[in-house]
Amino acid sequence: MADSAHHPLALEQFLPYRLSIVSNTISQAIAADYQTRFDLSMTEWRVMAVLGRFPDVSAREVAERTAMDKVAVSRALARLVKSGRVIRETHDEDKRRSVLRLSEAGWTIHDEVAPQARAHETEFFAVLDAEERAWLLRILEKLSA
Amino acid sequence: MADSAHHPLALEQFLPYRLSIVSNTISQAIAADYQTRFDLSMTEWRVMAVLGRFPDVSAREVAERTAMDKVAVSRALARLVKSGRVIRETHDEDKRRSVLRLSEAGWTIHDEVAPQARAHETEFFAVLDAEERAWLLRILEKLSA
DNA sequence: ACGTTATAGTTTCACTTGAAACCATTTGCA
DNA sequence: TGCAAATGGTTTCAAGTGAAACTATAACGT
Repeated sequence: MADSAHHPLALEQFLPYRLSIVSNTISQAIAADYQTRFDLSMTEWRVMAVLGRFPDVSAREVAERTAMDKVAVSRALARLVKSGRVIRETHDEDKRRSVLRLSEAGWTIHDEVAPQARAHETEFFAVLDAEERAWLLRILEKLSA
Repeated sequence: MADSAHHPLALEQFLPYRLSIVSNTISQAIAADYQTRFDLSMTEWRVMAVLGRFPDVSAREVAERTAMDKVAVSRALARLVKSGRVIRETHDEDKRRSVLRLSEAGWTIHDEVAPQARAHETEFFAVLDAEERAWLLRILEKLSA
């Protein structure tokens, strides 16, 4: 069969693929920091970030806000509670639900990691000018819908 | 400790996070297709796409072009060779290297999946107008550097 | 030529992950 | 009330993953 009969996919120009490369590269670079410094996985950090912003939510709500599945959240929480970074209580009116918030130790880590994450964000997107950043925001907005 | 002392990260506005959500959503939607129809993992498909475009390369070059690590490539290739979708020979002048290409069966699958992948790409990015797509390309280009 | 170093690729091991099954509690409704 | 369905969360199981060790071959420097 002649090659000319085929239409190979130009992976290197394929948008979903390029998006995933860029995204993974950036995420991993950021994660590398707190993974080694705080023995904190990316999923754990995401959970902590949500709890920093929305204290006293349930595990389900954490899952929703992180776009992670509930199994991942359950495991991240188990580790975070065990290491004393998150406090888990039971909801007064619904004993199935947990009520989650950062402990003092959790806040300490949060307050070190959050500015670093923001600094990384700034650094990565510094190659873009203001106009490009604005477009990127707008584009991500549309793609998420 | 008063909450006002902290500066929680607004995950939902954090660019690396939003990028990863969009990227994963798109990749998984595309993968869902060929996973069930052809029992083909995303890594396997990526390897096949590279071999469609660059026949007779080595495993190392596949790894480079897919941005996957060599272990993942090795395993994907093992499965693809076993299922008769990829032909593996040994390089004439360097017996360490393999020389890889799609078999007839491999091409058949390739020629079904590739247009579907392109269709998905078109569909996803249809929410963007031409100007936005141009910006996105340019932005990804810069972020990859 | 010969030993060191580098490279291609595979295997092993410990860890992560998601789907499905599961348990406990609550809700909806006959 | 009482029982089926829904919900919050955890556990189990099978598969996927990367780092490091390993095998085989080639390249390099003396």
